[in-house]
Formats: sequence, C-alpha cells, structure tokens
Amino acid sequence: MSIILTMSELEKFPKTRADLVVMLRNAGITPTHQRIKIGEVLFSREQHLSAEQVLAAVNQEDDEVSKATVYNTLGVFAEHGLLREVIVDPSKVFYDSNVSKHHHLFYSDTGELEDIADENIEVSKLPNLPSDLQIEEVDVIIRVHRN
Amino acid sequence: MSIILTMSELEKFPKTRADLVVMLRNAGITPTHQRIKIGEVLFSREQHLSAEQVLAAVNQEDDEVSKATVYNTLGVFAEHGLLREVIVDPSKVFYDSNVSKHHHLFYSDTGELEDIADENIEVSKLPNLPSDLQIEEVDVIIRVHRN
DNA sequence: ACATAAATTAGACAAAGTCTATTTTAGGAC
DNA sequence: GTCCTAAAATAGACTTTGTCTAATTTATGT
Ligand SMILES: [Mn+2]
Ligand SMILES: [Mn+2]
Ligand SMILES: [Zn+2]
Ligand SMILES: [Zn+2]
Repeated sequence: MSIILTMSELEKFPKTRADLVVMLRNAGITPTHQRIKIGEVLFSREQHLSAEQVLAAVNQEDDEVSKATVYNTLGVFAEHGLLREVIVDPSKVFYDSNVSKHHHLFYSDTGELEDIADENIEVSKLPNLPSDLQIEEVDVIIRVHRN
Repeated sequence: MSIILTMSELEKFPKTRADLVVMLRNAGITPTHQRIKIGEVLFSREQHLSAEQVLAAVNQEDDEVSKATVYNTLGVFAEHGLLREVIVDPSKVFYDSNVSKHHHLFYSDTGELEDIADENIEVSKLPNLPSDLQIEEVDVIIRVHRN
C-alpha cells in the first residue's frame, strides 16, 4: 500500500495454472513443473523478490525446485520479458513482476523497494547518445532513508 | 574521453601527497599510510573503480594494503563524502571519485560505466514523498548496449 | 618516550551466484 | 501408449564479492 504508486490493479497476471501455462508458451518458454511453480509465486502480484526469496517460497512445503533451476528460470523469465531485473541493492538482484514502465524508491537503511508509477516521474532531458547505442532502460532510483 | 560528459577538468583533486593529507584531515579522516596510498590511486582523476581494482592497484609493486583495509577504507571515504558508491552492476560496487552531481551510462554488455554530466539530464517531476523520508540521492542510469 | 584509542591485518567465514557432469522430463513421431 | 531426443533440472563443487574476528601495529596527544 504505497503512498506513491496509485497504479490500477487491473493487471494481466495469470489467474489459473492454465493461464500461466499459456503465458509461458506465449513467451516462448517451455512450461515445466518447476517453471510453473516459480511462476505461481512470482506472478501472483506485483512484487520484488530476490532469488533466495523465490527459492524459499517455492520449496516451502517440500523440496520441489533446486537452486540452479531457480537462478536459471529467473534468467529465462527476464530474457523473455516476463520479469525485470532491478539493480539497487549491492548485495542482491531483485526480480520485479511488474514489467510495465515504472521507477523505484529504495530505502537504503532497510533494503525495502517500492514502485513509483511512471507518471510520477518525468525525465525531460536526456543526453544525445552515439547512434550505435541502444537504450535498454532508463532507470530512476530515489534512494531514501527514514527521518 | 566521453562523448557525453564535457565537464570542465578544473577539478580539485589533490596534486601532492600533502594535499591529500589535508583533504583527508578536512574530511575528518586520520591519514594513515594505507589510506594515503588508496587515496593516491582513487583521487588521481575522475574514475569508477571496484574494490578489487583498488586492491590490485594499491598492491601493484609490493603488498602494502590488506583486503580488509581496502574495503574498510572505501567505506570510510564514502561515509565522509570523498567517494560515491555506484550500484549498477549486479556483481560489484563501483567507487566513484567524482562526487559532484551527475548521472551514469552503463554498458550492460561490457560492464563499462561512464559519467553523464548533470546538465545533460533533467528530472522535471518527482513524486511527493512522505515528509519523514530523506532523499539521499536521485540516480538516473541509462542502460545501453552497442548496436 | 609513553599511553591508548584507532587502524590494520590474516585468514576464516558468509552470501550470492555460476558451472559441470549426470539424470530426468517434455513433447513430437509413430 | 511407447520411443526418441533435445531441453531442462539437479546436486554439489566452485567462484566472487564482501564481512568478521581476534591479534597486532600505528597515529598522535601528553
Ligand atoms: Mn556484493
Ligand atoms: Mn551479486
Ligand atoms: Zn518495480
Ligand atoms: Zn560517476
């Protein structure tokens, strides 16, 4: 319940396992048991999870997915545009299930990460870049601490 | 020789060892042999170095500074405003000897990092943040790859 | 020169992530 | 359903980056 992000919750996250399978197939990803399990964790809502958190969540009941597979799968999901990697914490990568354009607020004291809706940030000037450069992303990160 | 940064090279980096000692004292840092050696490497010019690079540079001739001291010293320098930590690469922190306001261009394919002068980026709108939040930094990172 | 707090050190340790060799599975052909 | 094969998953060794601890050394005020 961020003060900053007032984004419509009309997302297109999969509602059923079948939806998720379709989502993976549409992205060109073979839907294995492990990938489905990981997808169920990640695509349940907009969130920022580390690989360790995904590993823990996925193996909560009993061991279902190995560490290597979690890392591989997060990489595959990111390559295919289902996840966004967020680099803000020096000690770990966050995987963001919100792949629409938005920015981030990072609490450096606690390590919390929040979304900032795209319309709440405007970058009105960018440098002229050599034409052989492709922009992948323009990240704005507001680093804050409480009081 | 960045295409983007056309910053006046009229910097205030220390020119002599004595200058550097003054610089450290002014920052409230006891100037030890190790800190001076590390400072000579870092404050020779505007650059982005990882801890490993600093460690290697400082021990090029013979072993002078331990790994623990390099990490400690980079932390101390950053705390006292002589260095800026730049988090853009998921595998390591960059220490930036340019502490004036500026932004970054990151080549995700090669891991290179370049400065973008402040006047070449304008963030014209920021979200309203709760008043108990202190902004430490607003980072703009343009992630690019070649062709 | 002495005292002492601050700084440095070696090396053990930890956390995050990668890699390899082997096994298992998805899914197309029949 | 069975067979086949490329793709995926796995255990666990390994690597990299960074932290911690307990012992030693140094900076600096008196
Ligand atoms: Mn790290
Ligand atoms: Mn890392
Ligand atoms: Zn996000
Ligand atoms: Zn910089």
